[in-house]
Amino acid sequence: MKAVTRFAPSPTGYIHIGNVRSAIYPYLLARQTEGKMILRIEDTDRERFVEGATDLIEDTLKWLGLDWDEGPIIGGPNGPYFQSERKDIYLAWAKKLVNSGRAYADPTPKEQIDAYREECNQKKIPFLYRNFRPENPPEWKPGIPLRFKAEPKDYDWHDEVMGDLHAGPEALDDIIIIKKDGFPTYNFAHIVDDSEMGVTHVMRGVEYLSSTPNYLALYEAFNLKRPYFVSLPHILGPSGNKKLGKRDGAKSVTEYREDGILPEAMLNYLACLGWNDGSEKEIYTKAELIKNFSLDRIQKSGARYDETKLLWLNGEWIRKIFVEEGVDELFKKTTDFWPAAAKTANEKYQKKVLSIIYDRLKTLSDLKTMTDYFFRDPEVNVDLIVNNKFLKKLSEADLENMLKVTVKELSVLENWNADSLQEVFNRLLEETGKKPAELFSLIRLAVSFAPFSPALNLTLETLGQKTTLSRLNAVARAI
RNA sequence: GGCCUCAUAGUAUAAUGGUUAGUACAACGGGUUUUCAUCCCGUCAAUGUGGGUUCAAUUCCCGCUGAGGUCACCA
Repeated sequence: MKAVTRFAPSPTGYIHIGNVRSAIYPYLLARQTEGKMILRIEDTDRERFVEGATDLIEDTLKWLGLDWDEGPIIGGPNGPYFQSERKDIYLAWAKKLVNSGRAYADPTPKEQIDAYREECNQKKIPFLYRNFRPENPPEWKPGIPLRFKAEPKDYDWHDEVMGDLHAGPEALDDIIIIKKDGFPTYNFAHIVDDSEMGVTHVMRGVEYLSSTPNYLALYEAFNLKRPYFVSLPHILGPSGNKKLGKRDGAKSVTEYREDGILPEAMLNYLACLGWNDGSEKEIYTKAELIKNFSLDRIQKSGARYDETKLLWLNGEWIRKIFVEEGVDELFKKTTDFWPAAAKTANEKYQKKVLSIIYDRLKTLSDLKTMTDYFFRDPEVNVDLIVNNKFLKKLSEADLENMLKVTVKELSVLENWNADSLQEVFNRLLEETGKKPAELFSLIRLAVSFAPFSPALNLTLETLGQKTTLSRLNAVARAI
């Protein structure tokens, strides 16, 4: 069956990792079944509307590689895709309910409703508005909220994730479907839109589970076929068990882009947080996710967001891209992450650096701190050498001599490459009688003054003979 | 408080009415001529609790506990 799914966010700000999964799963299902993915902007709450949020949403989806078939800018046969532009449609549907006696205008002031609620709380009985229906509702006209008239009864339904569900009449109430300002509520609008747009699978967070009976009543009142319901469990914060939200500091998805996380890794991580295909596979490409995805293997319980695992996965992806697609492909993704000093370097040299450092990267932004010395001379810091755990036992004369011998050997080396450098190192070890840890630490620090670096022969090969020798000499002078 | 949902190591998960309860991340230890990382090897670590059904329960049923959601003119 071709699934028509949708991602229907409110333009209230950025998309964070706590809610982007309700875009990923609908996408995977739509692509797997060769159906359609719709982007719909639910902007009926004018109070919370944030300018530019729609762009943010689209940007996030594009970055993750999630494309859609119908939506605000690209349009489609069932537009418009901003709910605020669909007012007439909702009003027409609402009138049907008014005409069939299933909706009534409710002039009751907010204070009065609050009083009813308070009364119930005090009596410790559930607050159901249908017990307080106004006796003679006026004719419905703009400025008066419209309520659905519930018919309390039992409902049974099936959820693709949660299984068979049931709710009693106490779950049914007279929900507001059109607000005072003439805009529909989510509860009403999404049903109208999903129906008009031909959505087959309603995929959303579990928080809508408890209102589903009211939705079922609405489908019934309109004589609509029920869609498939897919309730997605929440992503929880790392420490507490709370649903991950902006208030808990949930970062926007695109913030991770700036932190050097690859979209492939992010998609992989989020898709597999709360879903697996039953195998022991950990790394999934988008194509593999589309192929293997299935609704019945979505977890029922919420999963904690664990950034450590995301970082690990990102490292895996960096290596995967390098190994499978080559340095050029990886390089394309690193553009924004090089240190300032690399700006003037040529591309070939940058790629050379990338190819010896890539397996140490957890994020692309590690490039900034890890490769600086490849692009400019580091500041000579003798303390770093003198206090090094392998070198502090050696005398200054020792260090000086080691440097001298090294410079001598390296300056006459004719074929400056990794293999011949390794031969020189082996010869130097014999000549000086020092341990590898001592000689190599000294040379490594002298050319980089970095806490870590790639294999020594590769590092020197990349830096080149001239730079290597000038740095070694600079250190020899300083000691 | 009412209603609804969920429950395997620290985390994400696999599996089965009978297994030494598997895998990955993390942690810890070890190996690869320095470091950091990769890679490899190893260690630690789980079926929330109490009943019931059964020859046998982590798996099926019930209570409890714990966690989450919802009870808006927000979505």
